Amino acid sequence: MSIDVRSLRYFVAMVTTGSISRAAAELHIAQPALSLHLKRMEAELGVKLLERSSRGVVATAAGQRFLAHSRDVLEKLRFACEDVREGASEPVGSIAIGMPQSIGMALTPRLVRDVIRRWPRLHLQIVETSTGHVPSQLVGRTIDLGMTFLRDKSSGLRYRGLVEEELVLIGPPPAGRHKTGTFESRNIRFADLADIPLMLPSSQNSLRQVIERYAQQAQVRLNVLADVDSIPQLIAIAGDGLGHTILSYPSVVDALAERRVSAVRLVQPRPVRTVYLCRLENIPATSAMTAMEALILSTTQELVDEGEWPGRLVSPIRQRPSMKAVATR
Amino acid sequence: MSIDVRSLRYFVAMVTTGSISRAAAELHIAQPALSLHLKRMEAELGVKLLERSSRGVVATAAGQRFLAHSRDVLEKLRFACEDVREGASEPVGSIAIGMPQSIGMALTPRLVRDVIRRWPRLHLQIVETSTGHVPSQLVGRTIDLGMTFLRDKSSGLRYRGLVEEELVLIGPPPAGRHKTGTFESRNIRFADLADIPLMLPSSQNSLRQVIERYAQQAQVRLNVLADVDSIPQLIAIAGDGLGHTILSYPSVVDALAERRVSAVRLVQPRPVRTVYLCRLENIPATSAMTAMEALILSTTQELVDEGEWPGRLVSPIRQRPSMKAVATR
DNA sequence: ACGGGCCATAATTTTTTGATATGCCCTAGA
DNA sequence: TCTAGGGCATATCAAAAAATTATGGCCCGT
Repeated sequence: MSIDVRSLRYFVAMVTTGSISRAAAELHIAQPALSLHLKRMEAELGVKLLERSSRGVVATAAGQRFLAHSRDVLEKLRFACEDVREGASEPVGSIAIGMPQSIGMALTPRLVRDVIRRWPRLHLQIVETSTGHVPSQLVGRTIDLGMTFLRDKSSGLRYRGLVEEELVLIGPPPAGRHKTGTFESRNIRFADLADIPLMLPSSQNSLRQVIERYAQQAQVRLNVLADVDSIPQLIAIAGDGLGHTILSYPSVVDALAERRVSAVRLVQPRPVRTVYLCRLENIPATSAMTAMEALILSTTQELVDEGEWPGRLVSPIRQRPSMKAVATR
Repeated sequence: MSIDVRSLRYFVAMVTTGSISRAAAELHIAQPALSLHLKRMEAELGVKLLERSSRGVVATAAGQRFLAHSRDVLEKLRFACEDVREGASEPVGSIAIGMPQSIGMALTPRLVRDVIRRWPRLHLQIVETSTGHVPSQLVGRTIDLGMTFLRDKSSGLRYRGLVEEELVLIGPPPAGRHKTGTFESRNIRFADLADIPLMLPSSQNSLRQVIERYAQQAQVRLNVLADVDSIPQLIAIAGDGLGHTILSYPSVVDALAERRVSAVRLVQPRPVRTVYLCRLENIPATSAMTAMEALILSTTQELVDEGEWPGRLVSPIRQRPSMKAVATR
């Protein structure tokens, strides 16, 4: 039954060399063997794959298509073996992770440290990117894993919630002698934002999209004075009292501690943005991907537990022996 | 050398049945044969794939990963054969095409007609969708081909320009006795749009994005009174003299002919939006996809030549014997 | 017309794959 | 604890598949 990888390899060679004999020479086997393989495949498929002539062979339309498929299958198979072979346990190769600067600040150092320590043969590549680009970069295979703030449903991506970050209203620093790094005592209802002039990231930015979604939900029309696509600048602007802004709490803890700004908690609803770890579904995860996913999950938990990443863990990561599940034996 | 599809099949059976003997029974072969296959694969990969016990076998971590890869490869191979087998030429199976309503109006009837006539066994599925969703639907494999107006670079998609449609300024119908269906005699420079109150689709809409890009390029700040996400409503609004709007010329030819609106040509720059035919790259095109691509291309050319689709062909389709290249023999 | 390159077919050998028989180990149950 | 049964491993042998060698026919260019 069914066609064999060997036949595929042979077929590719026949097409690329444009001749059965030459392919035979290249493959170090006899020419009739190839003729037979070809014949069998054609019989199996019920299609003529190669047009024979006295000057060699050329692919028919079906043959051309089958060539593309063949290469695809061979590539997949090669990759499958490569991914599983080797030190049996140790993730190797390289893996690219797309992250926004804000998250990378906390996460990257630990990831790099742990990868170097545990999987020295894995090349880690951190791609600093806007979360908006993550889906297309995943699709384009520029990155293997990425962080986003929005789930784009029905897009062939698999999301895993990591952390919920609170969104807070940022304004000029407190006048009095507040404790640093805390919220103002009063809260503001989301609906009351209508009265407050805001500076926000532009609607390209997914933070803005999250905010707009809450605004819609609360039926508020936000009073946005200007679009500013830079978190540090937004903080500076808010600090100068030129307007308020809305940012995730982790983005402003430093500025808050240094009393450059003040923060007010928003309620009804209490807005959060969720950080998702994201990868292509439909393709089997490689060893490196599985390992990195687990590492990112556990590192996230560490950071949250230590208070380095002020947020709420989305799914309390079930404490399997963490890496052991990934590293065979 | 290298692992064989047969081994993959056997491996999948062993994992899914959780037992070599049971897999053997299921596959109608003897148990030792499977043991040997497994042994060879493990030797080849240098990894233990299955943990043997007196109660059967379970996949190791590496085995689980290899299982995913195996299924993937088998699936790809099955698909490859299916795509090429059969009547040798005739595209079969089903194919889904994502199209915005505006383009579908002209294109769909002919596509359906031609597909039924030439490839009766091909099931054509037209998915009416906003072009903004096309990329994610392609990635999610909801559709196989789609139309868009924007190339999202670096996203793993392959674009092919079809038609450039002119963007025109739409206003209330002409007072006098103009010839119907033509442009006003005067033109308007893009920069002068600043003075004209506009109704445009919201920035979700890719038409809006195209327009904004031109505005940015011409350094104009558009005076947008309202966002209206419906072409017919925009036409109605513009016709009532409540404001001008900018639409692609093909969207308004009917309204123009019926004198419900007037159109003014924009210049400096002369704005166009390009209609792209789009599919996933990285995966081999199936027979049906190649055939449909060719059909869409030639139908587009027909429509443009006949004036049914008022626009400029992007790449004058090189006139290979059209369908012949697709249908073997 | 002829020589050379190229593919197809046939007969034969080699390699691979599967089957049968059997042994070992682990576990469950008496 | 001893034993029976289920489950995997190994060895040997048989069958099937693949490759080789040998040969023939076709087409093209000289």
